[in-house]
Amino acid sequence: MLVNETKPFRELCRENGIAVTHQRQVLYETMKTMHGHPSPEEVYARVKKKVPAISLATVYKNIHIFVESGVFREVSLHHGSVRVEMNGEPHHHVVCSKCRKITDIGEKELGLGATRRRLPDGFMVERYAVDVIGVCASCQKSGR
Amino acid sequence: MLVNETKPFRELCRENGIAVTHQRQVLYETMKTMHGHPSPEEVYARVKKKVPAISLATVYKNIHIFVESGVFREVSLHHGSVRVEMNGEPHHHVVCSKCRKITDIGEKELGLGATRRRLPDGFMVERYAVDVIGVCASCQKSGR
DNA sequence: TATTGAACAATAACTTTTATCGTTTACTAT
DNA sequence: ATAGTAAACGATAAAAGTTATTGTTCAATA
Repeated sequence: MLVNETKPFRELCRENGIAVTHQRQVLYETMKTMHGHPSPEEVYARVKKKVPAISLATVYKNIHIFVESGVFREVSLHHGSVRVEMNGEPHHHVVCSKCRKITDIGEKELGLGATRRRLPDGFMVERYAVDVIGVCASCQKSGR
Repeated sequence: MLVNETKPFRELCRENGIAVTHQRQVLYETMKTMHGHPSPEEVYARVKKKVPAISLATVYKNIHIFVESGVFREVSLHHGSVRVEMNGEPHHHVVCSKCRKITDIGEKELGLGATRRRLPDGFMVERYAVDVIGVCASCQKSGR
């Protein structure tokens, strides 16, 4: 039955305390069918076919809402401006999911197991970069 | 001797086939003294104290040149626009350092060793995100 | 069904980065 | 040392990505 198909989304909205709107629903369903790692613009282009009057700002706002409520995830916490690496030693990064602060952690300190094993099809592996993602002490205190 | 202090930089430029300019040298030396993960704007602000007439475009262009020649490294290949994760399964990413294409690789396929061990000071770890960085098959062919 | 706050579309503003262009500077070969 | 040439520079416009603003419409609740 068609009525049932919209049920999970209604629940999702209820759980997160957000309104069930047509735009939001189409956006959600569209994104669920997209593969890979689409940008907001790509999502916008796709959704526009179903809701031609939708605004790009609406796409951005709802992507934020979805990410905040954990429905979708960002591929990386590093997007934004370029950052240059000053630490020449082999190391990885500890990234706070709240404030996005990046701290270095040495390769040895991380204690990364034997990872350098399997190569994806035809891909020439140069190195591994590990992000340890979580909440930094400061953000834990401030309860953000 | 002061003369010698500039020698390594001259060599560096020669190796990379780029001209030795005052701006470029100050930029390089300034960046070497900076800690953390500065943005181009931050580098610009710092360099401006020594070369007030420098242009932000020059900073950007030289950061690119330094990154391309491997003098410095980018903290992440993910900067730029937001990307949304459509794959709900636990997985990591294979990233091409040339075209920046992102492909998923399953947690099991990656064969990540026992990593979940040490917590950095007060940091609450939520998850690990691993980037396998290298050159994809397509970029190897095109020789970029 | 009326009320009220949330969400919407349109668009301006802002941030980050790149491109353009005329001028200056560094490199190479005289 | 100097002239010619290509690279680099500064200034600034433009592009790309994102957020903020504002007036209007719509969904949730009573």
